[in-house]
Amino acid sequence: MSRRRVTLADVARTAGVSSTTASLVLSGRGSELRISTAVQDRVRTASSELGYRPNIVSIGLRKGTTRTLGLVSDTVATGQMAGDMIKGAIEAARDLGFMLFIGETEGDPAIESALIDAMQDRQVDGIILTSMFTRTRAVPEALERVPTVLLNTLPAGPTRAPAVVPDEVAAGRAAARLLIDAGHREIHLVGAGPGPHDVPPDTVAGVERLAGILEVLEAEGLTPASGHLCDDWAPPQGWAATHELLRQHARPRAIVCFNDRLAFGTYQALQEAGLRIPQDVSVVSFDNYPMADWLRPGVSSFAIPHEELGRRAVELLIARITARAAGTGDAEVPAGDADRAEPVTGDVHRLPLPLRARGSVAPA
Amino acid sequence: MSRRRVTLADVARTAGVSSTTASLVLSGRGSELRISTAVQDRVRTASSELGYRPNIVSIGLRKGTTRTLGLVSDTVATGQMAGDMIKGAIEAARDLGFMLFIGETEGDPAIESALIDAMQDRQVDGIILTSMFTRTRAVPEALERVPTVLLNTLPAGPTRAPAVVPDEVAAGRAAARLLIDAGHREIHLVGAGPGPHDVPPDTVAGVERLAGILEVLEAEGLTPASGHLCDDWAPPQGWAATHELLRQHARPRAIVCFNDRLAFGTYQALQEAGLRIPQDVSVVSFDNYPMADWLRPGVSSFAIPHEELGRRAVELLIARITARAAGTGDAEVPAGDADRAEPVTGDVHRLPLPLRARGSVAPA
DNA sequence: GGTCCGTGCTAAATCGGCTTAGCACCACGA
DNA sequence: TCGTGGTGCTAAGCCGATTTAGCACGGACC
Repeated sequence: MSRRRVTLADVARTAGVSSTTASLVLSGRGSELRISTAVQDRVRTASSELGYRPNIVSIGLRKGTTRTLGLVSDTVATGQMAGDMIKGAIEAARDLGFMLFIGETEGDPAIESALIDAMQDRQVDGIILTSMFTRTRAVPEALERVPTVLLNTLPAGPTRAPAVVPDEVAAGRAAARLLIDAGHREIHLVGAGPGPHDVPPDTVAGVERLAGILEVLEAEGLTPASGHLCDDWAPPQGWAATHELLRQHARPRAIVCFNDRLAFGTYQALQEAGLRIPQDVSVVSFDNYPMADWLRPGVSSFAIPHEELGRRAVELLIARITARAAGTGDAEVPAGDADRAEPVTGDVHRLPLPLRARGSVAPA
Repeated sequence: MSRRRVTLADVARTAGVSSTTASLVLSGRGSELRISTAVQDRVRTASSELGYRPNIVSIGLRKGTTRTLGLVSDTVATGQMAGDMIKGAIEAARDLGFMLFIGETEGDPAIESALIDAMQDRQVDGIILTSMFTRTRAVPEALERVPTVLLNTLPAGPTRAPAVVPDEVAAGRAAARLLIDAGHREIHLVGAGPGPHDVPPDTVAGVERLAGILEVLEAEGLTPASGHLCDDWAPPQGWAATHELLRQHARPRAIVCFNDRLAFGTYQALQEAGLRIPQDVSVVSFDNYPMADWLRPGVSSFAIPHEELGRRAVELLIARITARAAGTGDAEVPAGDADRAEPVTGDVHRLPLPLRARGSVAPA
């Protein structure tokens, strides 16, 4: 058993033809170029008998394409989100015959730039720039020359890269609508509000969820019964905010928590106060962390479609790559000065957050 | 601004030398091969002025090495584990100048084999085979010819690949020891036990944690006060098992939960029964999920060192790769028949699970 | 004057596939 | 007999680096 890989030359030799012929046959251009069926069969037989697989590195050198994508993330370890988003990306890539490099920058621009270089050195066909919490950022110069897609990230300036993000405004609207449709008119907010600017810094999710909620309330002629800005959206803050809420309003009837971890704290505080969910208080939340299912009763939560986000980003990216390869892509800067920077702002794809209804909401 | 990458030939032309010379200088063999310092300076200046970066694809073709590793996982989305383990792997790879392909098989052998092929096609220098929960499995034939490391996985048969796994037996011992040292003699188990074979199928963690616990109890002349095998280690099962436990023993004093999700259920059941932690009952657990910190009081939990596991696997793999490249590696099958399958079982590296002490354990 | 040697650099092959240009052969018509 | 054109296949260059083999030059020595 040979240690060496089987090369095209081996196949050609076995089939008794030149490697040119073997290449043509195996790339499906045999008939087009009038290679006889007898020879085509010989080549294909030899190829499968030897277990030939083309060396993608070689193709990469010749054609400049490697069927490989790079995913640059700020951090990989933030909760479930990361895993699911990356899972979606990996699956989509695999389905389309691509492999995925994953890199993380820890938020350090120097690492980011080194990472992008390292990926370019390996001739990736495109790059996904992602963040583990939705945010706005500038797209590095180096990426304007490569097919790029932003994932869970909005561009700070003009760029040709499209973005894929969760539709948080719609989710905010839906959350408010859910409680209002259940007959609630007095709605408390835990995590942000009551004013439209009362949000933790740099959280797109905070701004947009709040905007959606306020929009619906306003349409009903309402304002939040109370709002409690939390600097961090974790259980202790949820507990403290709810505790404070209960001090001001002894009997709240409906609470929107800005994420499930806050809701966890809210549950603890409500339980300690002897209030039952949902009989006394309805609670709705966002993110749909696994935890949402573990609480009793489970929290009705709007699920960030992580996997779908990752998948969409890869599909978009590969579509751009193939379009570019076909010459119809946006890479074809209209004849003339190739330097005429013409950064059309890329599309923004917003994916819905479906409601995972559990038992935490009851009619007023 | 040119669209094309800067190549070695560009550097050579700018410096007025041959590309051979440029290559020698930049690879640090200039002095060794008596290139004058003047020329060396010219080359280096040209290189940095042009922003030259070697094309790794080309190097891959020529040398067969790509400074790239592949990580093949059964699934990426299982909880926090995946993220942290992959994070550790990615960081270690980056620190050592490697990039990482990530692929997931969903447990399908066909996908697994396709994935390994796809990585080999891209000339990866080595492969990490990993599972998101510790388990035992056979190593695919195809991997015996590539530097391979098993991560969170034990080999079912003989193989030359080393394995990196958490030291669950030691953690089991430590958990039992923790309670005994606090004065407890009556210890209940939630998740597995009381007999050494009462574990969910295919869980290495279950078998080993239990073995460690029983070993220490036995040394003290004890057996578990009770044991409750759960088919799935999730909160509802933890709740049910604890409920059952309370039916049999009204006032348990110490419980070992086999993971934090079970502990979550145990907390709920104990609270419902009006028992306080740790005043009435001490609880200790494993995994150190983020949740362990959110419960009140936090659960003292033995942390699986995910990040460290991932990091170690990469470091081991790269060490093997460089050893092999240097000719001192195990790849050098002793002269003679290269086929003499000589599968020395690789080393098993067991990493400790440090205790994250919180407030859930009190003296008896 | 010719040979030998050390110095300092380069030509050319190589890795494995794709791709352009073109060759050898045969049949047919003038 | 000689083109002419179609058929079926191949030689050779290329991608961008590494690496082997060796060239040109000048000085020392016999």
